[in-house]
Amino acid sequence: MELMATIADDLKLLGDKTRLTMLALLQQREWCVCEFVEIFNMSQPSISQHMRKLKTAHLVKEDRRGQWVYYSLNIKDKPHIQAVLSSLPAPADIVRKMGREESIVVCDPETSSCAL
Amino acid sequence: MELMATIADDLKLLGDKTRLTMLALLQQREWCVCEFVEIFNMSQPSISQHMRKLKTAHLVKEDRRGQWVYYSLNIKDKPHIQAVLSSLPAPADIVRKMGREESIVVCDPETSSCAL
DNA sequence: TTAGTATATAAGCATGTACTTATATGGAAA
DNA sequence: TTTCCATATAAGTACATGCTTATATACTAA
Repeated sequence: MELMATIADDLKLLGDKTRLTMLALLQQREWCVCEFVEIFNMSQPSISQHMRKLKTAHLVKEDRRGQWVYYSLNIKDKPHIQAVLSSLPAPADIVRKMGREESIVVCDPETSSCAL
Repeated sequence: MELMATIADDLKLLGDKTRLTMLALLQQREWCVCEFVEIFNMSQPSISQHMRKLKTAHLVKEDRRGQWVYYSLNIKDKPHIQAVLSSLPAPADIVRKMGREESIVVCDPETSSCAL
């Protein structure tokens, strides 16, 4: 039953508060690394390493646009992950409770800056 | 958002092949430790330690009857766990693939033996 | 090219995990 | 009681995890 092992490995990735929240937020829209750094109030390498794990497990897709890398969900073929994410609070509610009333991070191609 | 942390901690427990399978099997019926020892082909302390984690997280209840301890699911108030378990293969299919065609472990109060 | 920004990777460290073996506890039978 | 069986706990160990700091890479703009 290596299927159970595969599912367990996926769930292990969701067994971290940061990654679980990331996936929850990605249900709403794509996010770039600099936004996650801001909203999670964590170091950039830490965020980057979490995203690498999610990407390696094929739970997210990455899309580089200019100097920014945007991540989006990639769980169409993973009902167990969908099941978990569906049972979580709505992304907007999570964002609301994460310190900022709303995400006001801007990755602006005009000014080429990622700032509040 | 400590709710997310709580859910993540629950999911962390499901992020282990053995515990995930245990919970999947417990959907079908209650199981005693000696049955798990047989079907998982693992040491008794290892099984016992997994059950303690599940019990500490209130994901299972224990019921001692004679010298045996039976465990059953306790996730009525945990929709995220229910969501995961619902997405898994049926318990009978899991058992079928675990080496024995069916569980023929017997915890027999008459002979007071737990054997095949 | 050079400088600046965004992201990724590497290495180190503290902590957590899942097993092992050995031993303790709890209950049933003699 | 003593013995046996089922289960729990303790201690040790190998490995995994999540962070940190430092550095490398990728891209943009001047």
